[in-house]
Amino acid sequence: MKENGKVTIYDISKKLNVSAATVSRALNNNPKISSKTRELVFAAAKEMNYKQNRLAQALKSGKSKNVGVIVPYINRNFFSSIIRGIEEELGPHGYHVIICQTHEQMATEVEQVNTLLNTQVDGIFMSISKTTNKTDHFRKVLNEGKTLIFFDRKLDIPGVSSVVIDDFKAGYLATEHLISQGCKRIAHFAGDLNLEIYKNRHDGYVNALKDNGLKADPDYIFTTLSSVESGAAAARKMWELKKKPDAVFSASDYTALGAIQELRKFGIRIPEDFCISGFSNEPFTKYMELPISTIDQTPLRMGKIAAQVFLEQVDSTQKLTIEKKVVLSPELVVRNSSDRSLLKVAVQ
Amino acid sequence: MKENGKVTIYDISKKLNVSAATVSRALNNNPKISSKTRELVFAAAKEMNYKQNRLAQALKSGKSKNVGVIVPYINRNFFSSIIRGIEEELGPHGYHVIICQTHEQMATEVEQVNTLLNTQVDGIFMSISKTTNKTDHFRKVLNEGKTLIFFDRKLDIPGVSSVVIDDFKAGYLATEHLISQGCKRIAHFAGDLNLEIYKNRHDGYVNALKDNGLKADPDYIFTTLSSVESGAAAARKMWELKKKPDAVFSASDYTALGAIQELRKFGIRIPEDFCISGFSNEPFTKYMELPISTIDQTPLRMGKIAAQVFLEQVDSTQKLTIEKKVVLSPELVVRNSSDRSLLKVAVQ
DNA sequence: TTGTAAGCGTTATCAG
DNA sequence: CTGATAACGCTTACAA
Repeated sequence: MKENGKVTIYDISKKLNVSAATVSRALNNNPKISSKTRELVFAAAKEMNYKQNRLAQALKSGKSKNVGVIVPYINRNFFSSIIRGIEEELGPHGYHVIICQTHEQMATEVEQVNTLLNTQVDGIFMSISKTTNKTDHFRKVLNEGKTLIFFDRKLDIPGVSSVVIDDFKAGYLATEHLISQGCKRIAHFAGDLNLEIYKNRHDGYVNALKDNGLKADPDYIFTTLSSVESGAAAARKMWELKKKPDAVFSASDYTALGAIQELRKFGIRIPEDFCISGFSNEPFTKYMELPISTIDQTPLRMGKIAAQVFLEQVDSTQKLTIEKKVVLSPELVVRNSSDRSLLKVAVQ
Repeated sequence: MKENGKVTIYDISKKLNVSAATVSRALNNNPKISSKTRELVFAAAKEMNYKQNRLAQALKSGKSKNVGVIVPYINRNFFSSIIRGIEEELGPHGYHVIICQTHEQMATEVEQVNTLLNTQVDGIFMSISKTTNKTDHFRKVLNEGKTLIFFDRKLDIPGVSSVVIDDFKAGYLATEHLISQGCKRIAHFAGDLNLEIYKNRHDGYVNALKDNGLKADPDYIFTTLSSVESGAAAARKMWELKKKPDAVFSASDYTALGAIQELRKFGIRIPEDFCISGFSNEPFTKYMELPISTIDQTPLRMGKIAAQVFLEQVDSTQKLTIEKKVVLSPELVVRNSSDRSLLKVAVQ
């Protein structure tokens, strides 16, 4: 064994008195090679502890077998689950995943895209940051012939595939559920409405109200950041209204939690007096003493599907870009924070 | 601009009628180059939208500027925070992070190490899986001259640096805290004692008891997995004892949560009748209506320090391997699940 | 200060 | 079926 473990096909070729080309062919299971030579090569390779140098291979082939994933934050359950999905699906195909986070800054996002590109990734998966308002860096990815796939937070760019959930439906489902629990004055803690996902959740909410003969009151809509503090603040503002709501559909689990904590201080009973639903199925929602109803975005599935779309596109022999838009169905998870069915039984 | 964005130094050299070597030198700020040429090259590079091909560079230099991180699970807050710390520290130095998970399987771990090695990473950060009982794959990393760094879950291998927290101290601190709250019969929900970290937490617990004149009762030690269900089961078993404990130091936040849920069913008041402390400062512990006391392992810091150790070693001109063992201090986070100080005031 | 040429480890093309 | 050779894009002795 050589000192530093750098065994190359040349070392094997010397040992076997064949050419490096032959070794390469044998290793790659090229059909036009005698089975004797192949076996000889494999044996020698194993014995000498040969490992292919993926860097050289990548340089030669133009395919690095690396992909980049860019997300706002890596330590959000939603995003880390998506990454896990991508990794599980792509790993068996020999791909590695390089992870970057933008902290919601477009400048960082642009930089990450650039570094990933000169690292020669074969494709980029991304969820755009809140502040992204340009598309030059996305077009550059396409210009370099790399596959670009958006998940969850997307922009509509020709040639770019995307995997998202139906946020409209999610908002609709959650709101309809609150209505079914007897709530009449349903508020909404919205996210940044410039982001498509939050806009859609909002629209789903509004439509569910209308379809059920309820009026959407602008006073009932509060813009929030996705944090406990922001949720608490919104709850306080909400409670200053003359006509107080009897439910809230929150576009984030964190704001839902903040609201619950704040409303409890006011002596409000949940779900008796007030129902609430969050969004994202963050792990903590399940663990609370009052488990929080929420929307599951099935991030693992989202990641796996995004990876499948990538695999389809990256190997496509055709030159034309296929564009695939996948929309997943969200799943409503009903928990105690909005479930009055058990209560009714008790009352009867 | 060329079609596919593949602008090389040759394209620049042709345009400027200089050699590729000159372009390379200019781009790398090699001192022996005239400032005129340098500027010319930079201007042309920008104009032609040239981007260095890191693959070629890596092949030439033997440094890929990629590192691998191997963890049991990526979607545990503790691990994703460490990864974030590594990424934040290494990013500015031009490194990319490739993430792998083992799902606690040694076979997967070995495989991951091998693929990372032939991807030519410059170093590997890892937390070993529960089932790891061989060290061949670690030695291979060292044989290939790559830097290996353990964090949290380590093995003692000559030449390998590690960054861990003082789990003994953590166990000691938590137990001592429970004692300070007046608890006399303190149980322990242990993890797999074959893993150093859990062994140390256990030992810290035992020593704190002894140092405070309490006896460590073997009946009070329950082996658990890190899950809510396992914690609930342990709590049930614990409550079958004649002499019931009045506190538990749990080596996991999940088991602590399971115990709380179960004990509440028995009508136990926490912290009045029973105190409990978890481990890891998982996000949910803070959000509970009864916030759970826990140990913060400062994972972000752990990741950053691991990265710093890597940077020191990877650039070390000396051939000899430096071995650095960093032990961080854990931080006890006291919350309601074990804080009787407020109660006492109320009682007085 | 700049150019020439070799080489990093592979694979593809073209002969034989 | 196998071998020689060029090429992927970059860096770096060695020359000039």
